[in-house]
Amino acid sequence: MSGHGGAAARIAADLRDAILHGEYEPGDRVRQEQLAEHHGASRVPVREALRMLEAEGLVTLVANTGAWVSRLSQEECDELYRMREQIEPLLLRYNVPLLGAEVLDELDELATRMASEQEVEQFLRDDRRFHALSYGAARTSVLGSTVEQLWNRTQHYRRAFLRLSDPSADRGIHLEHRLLVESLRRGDADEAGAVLGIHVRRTRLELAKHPEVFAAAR
Amino acid sequence: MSGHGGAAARIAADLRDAILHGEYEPGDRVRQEQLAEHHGASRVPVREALRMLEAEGLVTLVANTGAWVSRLSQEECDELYRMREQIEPLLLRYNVPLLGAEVLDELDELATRMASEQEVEQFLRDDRRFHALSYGAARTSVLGSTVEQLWNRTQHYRRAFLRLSDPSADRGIHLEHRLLVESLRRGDADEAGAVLGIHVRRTRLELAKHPEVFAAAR
DNA sequence: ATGCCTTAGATTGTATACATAGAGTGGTGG
DNA sequence: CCACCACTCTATGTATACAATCTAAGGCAT
Repeated sequence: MSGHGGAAARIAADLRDAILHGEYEPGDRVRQEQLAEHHGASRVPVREALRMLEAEGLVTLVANTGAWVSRLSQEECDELYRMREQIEPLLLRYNVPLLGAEVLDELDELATRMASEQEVEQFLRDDRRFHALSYGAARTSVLGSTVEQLWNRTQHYRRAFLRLSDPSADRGIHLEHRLLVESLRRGDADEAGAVLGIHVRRTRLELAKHPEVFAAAR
Repeated sequence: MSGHGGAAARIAADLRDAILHGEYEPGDRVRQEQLAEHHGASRVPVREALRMLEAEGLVTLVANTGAWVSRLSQEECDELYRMREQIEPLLLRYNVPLLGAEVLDELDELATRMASEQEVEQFLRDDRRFHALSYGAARTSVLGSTVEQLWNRTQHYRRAFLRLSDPSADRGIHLEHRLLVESLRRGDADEAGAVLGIHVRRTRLELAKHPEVFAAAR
């Protein structure tokens, strides 16, 4: 059965999306046979998909025992945010000269919409699109994929944090988004990088105020 | 056949070491059956190992076609070094308070030995051990494993660069190592981080002077 | 001679079958 | 009542067999 070439990649992509969309939670067990059946495939490509997601940090495999959706301690999440703080301004600088008028306009739109967004899921999508857009379409670079992985690994905890309160409540976030777009419009890479660094840093500190997000359930 | 649980992990570790030791070069093809036979296993765990190394950036897989040892363009290598420049000082800061007298002494030893080392392979080992040691034994942190992957992906090009000239020729490297150890001895995290950043940056610039290292052979 | 199509070989991709280690269960002795 | 052990069952790990795809060589027409 199965179409052409790449069941493993397809399963990995689906499982990755499912985890990022919150259909799984950290600590949830991932059973090979169940996944295989769900995709109409055997366990062989499922195992390959799990190895891929393991290397991305989304899944944790224990030999002869099983696979679980990765859980982060507060310290690990903090580390990931510190990495983002160092790396994302670097990526942004690469893309400042490449930003066109249409992209800048969409960034404006997204910033405006987020400022009054109530729904967590929509906010998550918009925020992610906002930053991804600012990093350009250059998905090929090793830097871009590293940043994407940092976002993926912390996605669940961002969602859990946002659920604690109204996403539009924190005015600082929206102010920073505005400042960022403005710097980008002027093509000021230094200032844009600085604002972004502050933005990520503040997010990290806000997250640190809510250790209950990292409480081990089940 | 095969012992207990973990042929895939063992094969991945072996292949990773082989690539890092230079037994393979970027662009070399990796055949599944050949690897399987070499390890007395079937192709199933081999494929899992390849997926793992693919996610680490050491191997490039093309569907229905094959696997090759990853090759970096000069631009990609430059990106990886810029990431190192941002991230490694961060990791170092984590470990400054944890450094004991024995470790500092070994760092001194390594710095001394490297300053007069002629052999490329020995220099590579010592340099890597020097920095890994300064980052402490904390292999568990997500930051530590990220840094390790950055080193792994650029290892081949470091070797190729060193082969162009006497490793002990560049006095700047050894001076920076000395300065680093001295800062660490004083427990001055800020200065140590700054020196390390400069160290990585200078290495990147030196590497940029030798584009022939990235010339696509075969 | 050159370019394209056909075909044979090799290599990858996946399903199935079997081997093996873990987790839980019931029973027994203390 | 609790700790411990044998056993069963479930899920994982791997080898084998088969299907699909890519590559390269050779023939044919232009």
